[in-house]
Amino acid sequence: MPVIDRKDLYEAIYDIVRQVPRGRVTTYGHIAAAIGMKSGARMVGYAMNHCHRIVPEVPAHRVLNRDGLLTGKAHFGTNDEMAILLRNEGINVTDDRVADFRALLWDPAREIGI
DNA sequence: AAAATGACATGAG
DNA sequence: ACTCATGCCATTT
Repeated sequence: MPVIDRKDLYEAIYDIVRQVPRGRVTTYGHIAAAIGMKSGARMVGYAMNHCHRIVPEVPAHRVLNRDGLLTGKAHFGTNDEMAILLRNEGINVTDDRVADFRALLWDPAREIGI
């Protein structure tokens, strides 16, 4: 992975999230690691905050924190929107947490970064 | 221009 | 196992 500029950093993040397969999830830390951890996991989350303005739509509901917790659920339309989206993909969500999150985890560095 | 904020992660106590 | 403290850096007030 070459050096990433700020603008490309956002694009890289969105691109990675878009490549997350349906029914799988990833974490901020893994995405941050995939881009070289230049900005840190926080910037990944910050980029997600702006994901509403970009297109195509980014499946932000597939991005969780390291605990598999739906941290960004509050930023969706309704409080349970994120959980519903995940359930719609065959993921069991319980108490704002993804069941078998470890098994469903999709590591971008392993798929594209390597 | 400076300070505060944030969809996190990691390490130490 | 749980809580507190620190690093990270762009965006906003």
